[in-house]
Amino acid sequence: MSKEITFNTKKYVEHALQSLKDNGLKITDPRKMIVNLLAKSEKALSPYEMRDLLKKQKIHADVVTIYRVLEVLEKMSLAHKVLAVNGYIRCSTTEDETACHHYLLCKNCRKVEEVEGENLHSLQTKIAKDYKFEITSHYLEFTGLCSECSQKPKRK
Amino acid sequence: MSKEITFNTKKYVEHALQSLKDNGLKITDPRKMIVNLLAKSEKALSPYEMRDLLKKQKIHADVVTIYRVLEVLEKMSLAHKVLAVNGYIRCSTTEDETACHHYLLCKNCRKVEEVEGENLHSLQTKIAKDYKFEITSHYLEFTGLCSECSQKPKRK
DNA sequence: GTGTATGCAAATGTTTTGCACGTCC
DNA sequence: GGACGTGCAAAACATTTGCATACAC
Repeated sequence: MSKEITFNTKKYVEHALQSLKDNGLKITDPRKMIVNLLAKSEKALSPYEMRDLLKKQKIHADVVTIYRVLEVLEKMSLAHKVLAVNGYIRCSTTEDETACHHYLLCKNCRKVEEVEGENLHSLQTKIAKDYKFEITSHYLEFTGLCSECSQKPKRK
Repeated sequence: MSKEITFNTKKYVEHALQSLKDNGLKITDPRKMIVNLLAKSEKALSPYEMRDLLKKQKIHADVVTIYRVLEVLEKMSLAHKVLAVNGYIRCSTTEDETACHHYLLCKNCRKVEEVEGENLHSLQTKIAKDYKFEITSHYLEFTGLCSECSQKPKRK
């Protein structure tokens, strides 16, 4: 049974910073800022959008730096690149490491929801067997309209 | 039960050209060339790779044109953009229009196999209900090693 | 103090747009 | 002949790399 993943902003930020420390990486201002942006955003943000959001807060961060920070966060499963759009969304900090997460992308408001993965294990096993294909990862995105936008699809 | 999708090159080319005609589009050299490339390739090809492959055959095609042709083919479900890599693969010409197809991307040889979709209907229905999310399309890619590459993973 | 991370500059790569010309039907 | 498609130029956008400096630890 899938259930809503409730996201705890504070917990995410703490978890992210701790993860950086645990991996011997430094807690720098750009890293803190980007973690905070991801924590607060419901939408996938591109590196340039992040820079612009920071600029509004009178904070300067170079796009190159943002790219590099996101690369680090992605490796640590703290950020997820949404392929269908050019943007990153935070990963939920779940206890269950084996759970696979999937994404719902609203094509109207660009909000990205992460859903507890109905697991695809049986499908993966079948594919591995039928096609002799060794699956190392999978990527599943659903595109459509979120609950808010499907109620008022005409509005922006 | 998933089964191997056997791909018929000739049938694909015929189907593609007929589809162009049926939609009132012209059969031009660049369109023919790209349809042929897609028909023959097991790997996802980027617009630039296509241009280079054509160049080897002493055929000049502008990258801009290739982009535009691919846009048309994608709309007609003749080509599929593989998001995980910058490339396009042909779509199989299946009789069953309702079947959803998924892709296996080999990270070693970059081959893309299309698999008969174990349908995700039950999963989609559940998500629609649980999240009140109106799904219009989905995107599923598996990454891993194809049968050949998993046998000799060290080689290129 | 040391090594990592950042900022800047610039190269590289990708995609889109406008417009004049060519060609398919 | 007319509309659609292509090629070229160039703009716009996205990503990567090298290197000198700054700063977290």
